[in-house]
This record gives sequence, C-alpha cells and structure tokens, in this order.
Amino acid sequence: MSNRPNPFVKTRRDHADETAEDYVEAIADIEIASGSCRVKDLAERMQVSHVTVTRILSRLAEAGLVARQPYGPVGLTPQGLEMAAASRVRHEVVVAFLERIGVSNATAEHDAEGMEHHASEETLAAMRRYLGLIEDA
Amino acid sequence: MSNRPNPFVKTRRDHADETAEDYVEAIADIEIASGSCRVKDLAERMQVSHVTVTRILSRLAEAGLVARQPYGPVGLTPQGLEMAAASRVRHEVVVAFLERIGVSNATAEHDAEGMEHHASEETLAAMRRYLGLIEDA
DNA sequence: GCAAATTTGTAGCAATGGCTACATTTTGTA
DNA sequence: TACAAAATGTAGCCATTGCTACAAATTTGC
Ligand SMILES: [Mn+2]
Ligand SMILES: [Mn+2]
Ligand SMILES: [Mn+2]
Ligand SMILES: [Mn+2]
Repeated sequence: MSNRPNPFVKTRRDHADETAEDYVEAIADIEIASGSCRVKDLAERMQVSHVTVTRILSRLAEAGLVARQPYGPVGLTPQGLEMAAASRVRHEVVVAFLERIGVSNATAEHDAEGMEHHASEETLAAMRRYLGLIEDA
Repeated sequence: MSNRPNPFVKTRRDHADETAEDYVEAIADIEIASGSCRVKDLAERMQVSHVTVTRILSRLAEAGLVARQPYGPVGLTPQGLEMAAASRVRHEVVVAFLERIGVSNATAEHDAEGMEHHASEETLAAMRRYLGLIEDA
C-alpha cells in the first residue's frame, strides 16, 4: 500500500504554524536591524494592528518561542531563535531559487513569503541542488 | 518610491482564497471520477467532518461558486467551473515543475497542495518556461 | 516635573474553519 | 411497507487572526 499522507492537512493548524514562523523570523530581523524589537515594529512589518500582534505574541510566548514582559521589548527564547534561523535559511533558499528560474526580486519575495511554509525538506533539497549549493546529485 | 505591496498582506489574501480553490477543484475531480459529488465525498477527500464541508459549501454557494440543494449533490456554477479549471491547471504546473527539479511524486503532490496558492502568474510563467511549455524565453 | 504624544494593553466583535452531539432526511434492505 | 443505516443538517463549542474603541503605561519635549 502507498501510505501517502493526505495532502489536505488541517488548514487551521498549518496557518498558525506559518504565523509562528513569520513572526519569529521578523523578530530576529528587527532585532538585528534596530537593536530591539517592539510590538509596534511588528505591527508595521506585518501590516496589522498592534492588537493582533499582542495576541499572537501571547500565543507564541505560551508556546515557548517568545519572551515577553509588559510594555517591554519582544525577545526570542532559544527555541524561538532556532526556529527563526531555520525559517530564514528556508526563506532565502526559496527566494534565491525563484530568482534563478527567472522571477523578479519583488515577485520572488512575495511568493516566497507564502510558498516557504509549504516546501518540504525534500523540495528544499531539490532547490539547493538546482542552485548548486549541494555537491551531491 | 517602491510602491511594493507588503508580502504578508499578499499572503493573507492568498489564504483567503485557498479554501475556495481547493474545494471547487475537488468537486470537479469527484464529479468526473464518480459522476456526482456529495458532501460525504468532500469530507473524505479533505479529511474533515461533514459539518465543516457543509458550512464551507454554504459560503461558496453564497459566493456564487457552488450550486446546492438540501440533501442533494454538490454542483459547480459556471463561475465555479472556471475557477476549478484554472486551479487544476495551476496545480498541475506546480506538480510537474517540482517533479522536474527532482522531487518525488508523493512529495510534489503534497507540497504543491499548499504552494499552488502562493504562486503568482509570474512564477507560474517561469515554471512553464522551465518545463518547456512556453516557446518564449 | 508635567503635559502631550506614543506605545501597549484590554474589551469585545466578526469571519473562518476545526470539532461533537443530536435531529432530520434519504437510502437500502428485510 | 417498515425498519435500519447512511447521509445531511443544525446547534453550539473552540482557536486563530482580523478589527475598533477605549484604558493605562511609557516616553518625549518643554
Ligand atoms: Mn512566510
Ligand atoms: Mn519569511
Ligand atoms: Mn500557505
Ligand atoms: Mn491546495
């Protein structure tokens, strides 16, 4: 028997995971760019209200990805740092790959923002291979 | 100024449409495979309860994509047929492209199910070009 | 130091898509 | 035809992510 998992997984949970990945990646980015990350910075980056950011950060703190204190800056836990690093690598691979096949930078950034969350390790490996980032065939 | 739309905003818009696209595509598939599509068929295909299917179908009917009657089969409106056709083409392009770069069929099907909703026309064109489906360079 | 501006928090609402439990309708079969 | 099984509908719950309005805290500027 094939034992192939159904491609239509729980959409709600998938989207929640996408949110987590984008937020920790953004937090790491902002920390690097401006020294510290605030709720307001994330609201601007994500183009949502500060209320939405606050609630999502609560969930991510509950999940052990984010460290928060009232009215204070937004930090990443070791687990959050790990996820942020992995997310960034994946993001960069997808963007570079799309550009390599002829997609403009603007579109590559747009499409990668969504596609990155759906590229499995196998697909990422194929992209890296195509980019020449892997010696193996 | 750049005037680039925010990538996160675009991704959120993509997510709003993805359920509709997957459902009309599934309805068309099931109609072809077994003559008619029932709520139960969709529940099995999507791996969700029949309740979830019913509510989503109501929304799609409201949007003019699906034709329904109580306890009856699920049909597509002309608009739904159009979306189903476009979705299928896009799905096939993404799957074929992933396989072409060395991804297995199972993984290609799985990843494409999510990635397809985030691939812009420009990216799809690049994929078609790579597949040799377009004469142009 | 104090008032104003900014930032963050909280309350409460909506849309979407999960679910279980139960009601109703349709279908199948004895 | 009558009863059982299957399919569908409805009620009502939860989680996630949007929002506005308002409250509280912090920072800034004078
Ligand atoms: Mn993303
Ligand atoms: Mn990203
Ligand atoms: Mn997605
Ligand atoms: Mn899909």
